[in-house]
Formats: sequence, structure tokens, C-alpha cells
Amino acid sequence: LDEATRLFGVKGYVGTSVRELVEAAGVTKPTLYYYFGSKEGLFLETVELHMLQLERVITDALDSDDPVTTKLRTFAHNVVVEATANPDAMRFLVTAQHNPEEGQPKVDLLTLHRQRMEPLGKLLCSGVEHGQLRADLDLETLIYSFIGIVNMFVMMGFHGVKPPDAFADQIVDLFLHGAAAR
Amino acid sequence: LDEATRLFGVKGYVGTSVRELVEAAGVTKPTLYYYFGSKEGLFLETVELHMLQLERVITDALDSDDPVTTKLRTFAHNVVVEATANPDAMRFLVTAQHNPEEGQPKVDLLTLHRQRMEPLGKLLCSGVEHGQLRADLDLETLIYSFIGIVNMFVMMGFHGVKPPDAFADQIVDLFLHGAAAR
Amino acid sequence: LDEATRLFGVKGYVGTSVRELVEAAGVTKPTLYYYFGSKEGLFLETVELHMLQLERVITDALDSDDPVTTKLRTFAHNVVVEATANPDAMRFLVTAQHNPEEGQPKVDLLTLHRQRMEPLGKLLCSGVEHGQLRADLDLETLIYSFIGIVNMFVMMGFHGVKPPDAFADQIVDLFLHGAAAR
Amino acid sequence: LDEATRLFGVKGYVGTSVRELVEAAGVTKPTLYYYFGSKEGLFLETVELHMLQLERVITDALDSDDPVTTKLRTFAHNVVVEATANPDAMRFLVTAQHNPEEGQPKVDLLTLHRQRMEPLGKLLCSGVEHGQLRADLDLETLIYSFIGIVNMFVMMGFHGVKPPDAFADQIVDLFLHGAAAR
DNA sequence: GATGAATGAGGATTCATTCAT
DNA sequence: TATGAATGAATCCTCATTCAT
Repeated sequence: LDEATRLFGVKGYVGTSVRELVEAAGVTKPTLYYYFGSKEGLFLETVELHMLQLERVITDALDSDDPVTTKLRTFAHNVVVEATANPDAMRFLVTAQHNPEEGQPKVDLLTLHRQRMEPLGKLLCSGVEHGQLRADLDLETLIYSFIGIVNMFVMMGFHGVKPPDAFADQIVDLFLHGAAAR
Repeated sequence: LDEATRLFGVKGYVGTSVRELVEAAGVTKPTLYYYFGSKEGLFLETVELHMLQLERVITDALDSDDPVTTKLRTFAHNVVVEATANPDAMRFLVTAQHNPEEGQPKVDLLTLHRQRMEPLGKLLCSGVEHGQLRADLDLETLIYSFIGIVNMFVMMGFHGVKPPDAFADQIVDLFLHGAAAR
Repeated sequence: LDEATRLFGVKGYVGTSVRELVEAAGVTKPTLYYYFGSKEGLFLETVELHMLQLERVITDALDSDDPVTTKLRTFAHNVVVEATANPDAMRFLVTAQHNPEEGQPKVDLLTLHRQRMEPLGKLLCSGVEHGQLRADLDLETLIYSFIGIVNMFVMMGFHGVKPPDAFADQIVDLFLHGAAAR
Repeated sequence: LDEATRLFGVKGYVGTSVRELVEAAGVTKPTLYYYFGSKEGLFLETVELHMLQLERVITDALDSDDPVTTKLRTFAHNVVVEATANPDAMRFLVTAQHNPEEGQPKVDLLTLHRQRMEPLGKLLCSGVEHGQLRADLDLETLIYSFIGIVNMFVMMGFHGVKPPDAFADQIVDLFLHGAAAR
């Protein structure tokens, strides 16, 4: 699973051959088929593994009695910490999510992703209801904008761009108070 | 080139076979090799085509005497219009940019992307210098956050999620004034 | 290896396709690649096989306490017997040695050949030193002339020309005492 | 024809592609087909060209009133001079003659070669009849031995081995008087 | 639980050749 | 006399998978 994470993440599902996988893992092909059934089975198990892990990271950030702003900050921080600690896992998820049309097995990654994101949606929703966040913007705009910002920094990380210091503080500050000077 | 755009965009570089390409285009394999030299040559030419097109869209949005906020709104609007008008082209670029590690020919897509994004960086920079944008945030934070938001909506579009009405207004509003209630 | 010997010998390296090889051998293509890695690998293994065999034939002829003339006779005889017994192997070696410029994998066939011929060179050299062979001719002239004669008859054999009876006796007689009448 | 000589000689008939030929010659493919009809046609014309040239060289050496030994010396000398002056042509002939089994068009190169060699055979035959050459050896042995020696030195030349000085004198001396010390 | 050996189908690319102009 | 453009068939090689042991 480790090597699958790394190889699928770097070369994609179709770009990774079973030979590469078994050589990297130091096993033989029938062994792979014995445990995972197929290349697709290995992929799906890898997906599940890292989705659960990411869900845990997100849930941890949002399950607390902190105020909304603190939760957002923790969320951004935890995601970036996770991406730094397990870059292969994060790259795998990003790659898997961006190749979904054909060739790669149909995991409904988008639905899965939405499920994972639901807690964040609820958080923002409650923020709106409690008057802490603006109600004149669509909730979707809020959610996707926040995720878009975090995502972008995660992806920049893959390309060698280090996030600035106090990254989490900065983007949550920007998200809450905007970029316009006052 | 049209079919290459579509197929590479949907299935990725490695996931698209030369056979598929030529069948979709209604030509024979040697014809493809006559004009593009190789699968890689076809890919690179496709990249260049759409990069130039996207550059044009971006430049158009930023080359005016409008104030910063208007330019940002035009930028977001134009990008989303382009993505709607030419979804294949946009999907091709996004797919190409997200698969660059191995298997796919090395276009320095990140550098290319940065080049294209430079005008936007300059715009935000001048906004900071003229006191319209906050100086207490890193310029990188501003740039990547804005791009991250726009990107996310472009990508949602590929998965069938329609952007809300007045999308451009909303995200620029959010980017400038933040999500926090006042 | 048998079929490779035959086909490479008759049609050359470039002129022999992998399809022909596997069909002749009654196996499938992946099986060939499983055992030999590539067409080149199969070729090199075939070269090695027959080079070793030829080396054995030559060594057998020269490793004895017979006088020089007897050894030469044995050498010529053994080579022609080998060529008659294993015509495919001999033809393979001759073909491989005559096609080395491009296309065919670079085995340093000449060097290999020289190595094999070294024993013969030593034999002739000692013949000179012991006063049995003329010292007024270059050693190279002696070596290549003798090999040239033997080679020519081997090659004629491939084209259906039978060597005359007592072939070995005749050519060694000619080599030692010349064609001029006395 | 020049480039065909060079390429066919270095890479063989099957190893040389029409593309290579026309690129080397600086013409287009249809031009080649206009003048030579096919790859095979070009090959055959190249064969004929150099066979005629070689025939001329051989005939020149043997058409004189010199004694047999002088003619043999002139023959060996002329062949080696020709091989040095036109190495491409000589290599072409040698390569063509050694690849004949399949793939390459059936020129009866052996028959052609024999025709060319006939004058040499007649010379040696008359040498026997006039009592200058031994009658106790088969005529074939005489012919092929002499040709074998000359051939071997021509071929060594292709592999970078320079023939010794006074090469022609040495091999004719060896051929006539043998290698044994007196 | 593990593997050496085998395979049909398909991969990208190049072949010699020919057409219409 | 010359060529840009096109092609069916073949090239070497690798794919994901499975069988018998």
C-alpha cells in the first residue's frame, strides 16, 4: 500500500504498471493478486485508506467547542501539517481526484470528497446562522472558496513552493476579512 | 488537435492511446506521425495551443485602465466564460497541469503557468502599492488564494457543478471584503 | 536458441523478426521476453553459446603434443567437421561476424574472434621460433592467410560447394609447401 | 547510388530504410521510386555498378603477357588498392555477398562472383598445365585458397587492421612457396 | 501463502510504397 | 520530373492477468 500510494500518486493509475508496483514492494505479481484481487482492487484499497485518514484529520479539526474562526484556522493548519507529514498520501489523493474521467476505476471521489467536506459545510453554515459569517453570499461560494484556497497551497507544496510562515493564520485572516485595505 | 484536446483532457496523456487519437480524428497512424512526429509532439503542440489561448484571455482581462477591483472581476469572469465556452480546452490544461510527475512529457507547466500568472501578480502588487490591498499579507498569499478560488470553481464545473449566478461578483466580493459578517 | 541460431544465421539480426522467432520456436512473444529480455538479449545469448562451442573445438585441436603440422591439420579438420555437423551454428557465427557495422547489437565479435584465434597465433609463433615456419614473413600474414583459407572453405560449404576429399590435408599441404611446382 | 552503396554496405539491405536512403541522398521518396522503381531496384542497380567495376579491376590484372606469378601479385595488389580507394564499394559487395539467404533480393551473387573469378581460375589452370603450379592439388583448392587469403585481408581492412607492407608480395610468396621453413 | 512461467491483447512507432497534383 | 501527404502492415515490446505447482 505504501508503494501503491507513492507510485499511483506520482504516475497516476494508468501510468503505473503492476510490474512497477510489485518490484517497488519487493513481492511477486501473484502475491499482489492474492491480496488485492486486481490492480483496481489495490487502487481502491489505497483510496479508502487515505480517505479515512484525511477524514480523521478533518474531523479532529472541527470537533471542538472552539469558535468558528479558530476551527477554520485549525482546519487549514491540520491539512497542511498532514500534507507535509504524508506528502505521498496527499499527492495520491490529489492525483486520484484529478484523473477521474476514464481509465482510472470509478470511485465516486467527488461524492466521497463532498462527504468529507460536509462537516466543513456545516461549520460554515452554522457560522452564517449565528451571524458570524455573511449571509449575502451563497453557502457554496463560501465552502468552495475556502477549500480552493487551502487546496491551492497544498498543491503548490507538491511543486516545491513552501507555504509562507503562519500560513494558516494568513489564509483564514484573508478568508474572513478580505484582501482590501481598510 | 481538437480530439487530442478532448482525449488527453478526459483520459490523461498515458491513458490515451495513439489508436484512440487517430480513430477519433478519422485519420491513420502514419498521418499523425507525419504531422506531429510522435504522441509527445502532439501533446506538446496541444499544450502550446491552449496555453496561448489562455494567455490571451488573461491578458485581455488585465490590459485596461479599470480599477483593480474591476480587473479582478473581469479576470474571474473571463476565465469562467472561457471554461464554459471551451470546456475541453480548459479540462485539458487542468489535467495536464495535475499529472506532471512522470509518464507525461515534461512541459514545465508550472513555470508556464507562473508566466501566465505574472500579470495577475503584478496587478495585485500594484494594488498593494496604491493602498487598495492589504500590505500585511504576503503577496504570495494574495495571488495563490485568488487563483485557488477561481481554479476551484473551474474544476467544480468539470464535475457538473454549475457556478452560482453572479459568480464573479461573489468571489471578488469575498476575496476583497472577506466572509466575516460586519 | 536453436531457432534463433537458424533464423539469425539465415536472415541476419535485423532481417529476423521477433514474430518469426517465436513462431518458429512454438512459444509466445512474452515468453521470449521473459527468458531473454529482448531480441538483443536473445541474440547475445546465442552468440555466446556458439562462441563457447567454437572455442572448445579450436582448443581441442591445439591442446596436444602433436607437431605443428599435425595440429594445423587437426584444426582445419575439426573446424570443417564442426561446420558440417552444426551448419546452422557456423552460419550464425559467420553471418553475425559479417554484419557488425550497424543494426545488429555491438558484440565485439572481432575481439572475441581474435581471442579465439590467439591459440592459433601462438601455435604459428612457436612454429616460427622452432624453425619449422618461415621467419621472413610477418606473423600476421601467416595467421590471417591460414584462417582465410579455412574460412573460405567453410563459407563455400554454406553455398552448397562440398569441400574436396582430404580437404584438411590439401590445404595444410598448400599452406606449408605452397602451390608452386617443384 | 553513392549513398546506397555506403548505407547498404554498412547496415545491410534490410537494415537500411528508404527514409535513410533518401535523406542521405537529399531527395524525396517519390524521386527514388521514379528512378529506381523500388528499394530492390536501387539495390540491384548498386550491385551491378560495383560488380562491373570489380570485374574491370580483375580483368585489368589478368589481361597481360606477364608470367603467372606476376599476374597473381598484380591481382592481389589491385584488389587491395581498389578496396583502399573505394572502401564503401568493397564493403557493399562483401556485405551483399554475405547476406544472401533471405530478406535481401536474390541476385545470384555467388554465380556472379564465380563468373568474375573465372579468369582467375583459368589463370591458375594454365599455371598447372604449364607446370608452374602443382598438379597434385585440386584446382578448387588452389582457387579458393588464394581467394580466401585475399578476401581475409580485405575484410580485416574493414575492421581497421592495416595490411602489412608489401602485402601483395608476401601473400603471393606464401601462396607459391608455403609457410614451411626450408 | 507464494511463485515461476505463460499469455492474448494492446502499446508506440516505422516500414516500403503510392496517390493526386 | 518532382513532391507533400497518405496508408496497411509490420516492427519491438509491455500490459494486466492467470495457471499449475
